[in-house]
Amino acid sequence: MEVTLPAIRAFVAVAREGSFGAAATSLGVSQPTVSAAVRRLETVVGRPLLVRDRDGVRPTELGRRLLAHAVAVVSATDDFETLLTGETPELTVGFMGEAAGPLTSRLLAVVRRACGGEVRLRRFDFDDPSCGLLTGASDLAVVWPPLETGDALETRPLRTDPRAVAVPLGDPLAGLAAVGPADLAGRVWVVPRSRDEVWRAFRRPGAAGVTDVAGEVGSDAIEETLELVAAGRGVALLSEGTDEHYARAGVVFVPLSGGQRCSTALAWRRADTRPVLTGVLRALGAREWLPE
Amino acid sequence: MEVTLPAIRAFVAVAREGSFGAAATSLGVSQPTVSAAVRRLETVVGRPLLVRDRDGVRPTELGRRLLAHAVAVVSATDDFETLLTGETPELTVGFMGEAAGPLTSRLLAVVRRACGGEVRLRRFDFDDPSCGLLTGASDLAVVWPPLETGDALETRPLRTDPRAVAVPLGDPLAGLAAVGPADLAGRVWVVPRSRDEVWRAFRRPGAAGVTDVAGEVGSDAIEETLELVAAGRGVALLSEGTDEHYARAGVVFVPLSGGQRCSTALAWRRADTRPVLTGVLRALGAREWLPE
DNA sequence: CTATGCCGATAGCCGGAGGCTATCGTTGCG
DNA sequence: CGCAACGATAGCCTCCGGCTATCGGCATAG
Repeated sequence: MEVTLPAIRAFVAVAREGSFGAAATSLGVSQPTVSAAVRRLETVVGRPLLVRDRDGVRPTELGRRLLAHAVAVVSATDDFETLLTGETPELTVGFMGEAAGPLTSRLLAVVRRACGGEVRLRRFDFDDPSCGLLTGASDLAVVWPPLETGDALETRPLRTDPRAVAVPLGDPLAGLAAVGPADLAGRVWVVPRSRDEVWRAFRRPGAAGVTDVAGEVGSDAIEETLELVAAGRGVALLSEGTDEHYARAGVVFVPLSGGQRCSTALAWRRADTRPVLTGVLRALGAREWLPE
Repeated sequence: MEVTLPAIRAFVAVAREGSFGAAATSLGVSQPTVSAAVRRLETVVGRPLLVRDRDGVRPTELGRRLLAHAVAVVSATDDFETLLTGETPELTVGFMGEAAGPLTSRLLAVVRRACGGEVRLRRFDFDDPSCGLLTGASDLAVVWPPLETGDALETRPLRTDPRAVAVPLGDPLAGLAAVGPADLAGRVWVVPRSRDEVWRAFRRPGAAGVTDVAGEVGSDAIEETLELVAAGRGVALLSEGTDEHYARAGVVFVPLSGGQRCSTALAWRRADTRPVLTGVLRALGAREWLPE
């Protein structure tokens, strides 16, 4: 039994679409093919990766841990094939993190319809807050403001979530309904290594700022952050929306008091005036595609 | 015709080993299997990726461009499979760049023999000068000193190469036998984005320092650096050894006068005292395996 | 000049991955 | 109760990716 590329693709697609059928459509193959691919993968592991129950399919704890790496494989392969065949995708969409979830899949559906040509998906970690927009690695991205990019990029808000603090299971804070600066004093924090505007603002005195920080641990990706939190290495400043897609046993999200919210936004290069992009942006302007 | 994982693996192995037979051995498959895999890949592209001539196999211009991405695919897949099967590799060896060449393959052979268990290869870009040693992503690495890591890492020199400047074909400097600071005044430089100790030293007045710099362009990887140089976006400070494995049409390497050399070194965590590592280091102590 | 060996390509074979269509079992809902 | 949705199963075909055996080109040794 072998771990093959189509099987990994199928796994990622199912996790993203939340359905075997939808995954099959998005991959351009039949539904039984997707079922078989995922089953093969699960046979290799010996444990289930996806839970099929009423109301869709969700990854298991193990599946969620594997997902980020699976996306990396698919992304690297797509890159390779693009160079190999010389076909440049019409549009590349960048996402922070693994980009699994309803927002991603809905947005992609709209983009694919509006674009016509091939649309590529690319994952980015904390090391590039612009999700490849500045380097040209992507043309359109779902980013987490604020971005310190001057006026090179244009953004349009998509959604906002309450801020939350991720703490390990069993932490004294884990049971609270909400936490404030006083509760967070003397903590070690897991901090995005290369993206600390939000963090710096958080440490500023006043408002919800927490100044009593015992230490910082760097992290390059969401998954790593949650691993570190679960391991008790520190707590992290995230959003409640993160919990939806990255929920992980051993990590509890506690809302931050004070009503602070953090946003997710669409971004693109102001200088990019290609009809492809403007067309897609127009299609995305109608907000019906947004989940909820 | 499909781009499959084993085909990419075969391509990478042949490029690294410089021979179909050796690649087959290192992959644990037969030689015809490797031949067929590479041929399939070349059929997809429509152009040759590897040149077979007397004295070994070398990638073509196109092959070299694809190699870095192919390595990324293999690396991501290995990561994924490691998590999937739960088998942790005995030892992970980190390399800066694509790590194709005799040094890599010889070193790996010695490590594999001395280690016994599974040995993983992992590529790193400029964003991590320690090649994953500090984060635990690797246990042993081929790095480019100097490293600003305090005394966390121990290093052992492997080889030194003359420094050279990469300039685009057709540049006035391209024909010279050697260049000095005076020749390099007023240039735009392509600089590793996150690894500029060497660069800063280079800009210091005196010695071979060049102070008259017109601008800087950031780069995250060797391949990107050479792309930028070939495109005329700037010139880059590299080593003559780089030319051996990354030779690229459109880029000429001109030696730097003054006899400056840059070194390649083996590095590991000082705190890592596992028998696996010490055994491998002892095996690598006998220098017979070094190329040339 | 021939013999020998090295190395990659070719031929012919087989098992399994991965695709399809058709159909069944469950489950939720009108 | 019947229908629709969705995933699993069954049966079939193609081609990838592995093997062994062998051929062809090109060194180098005798």
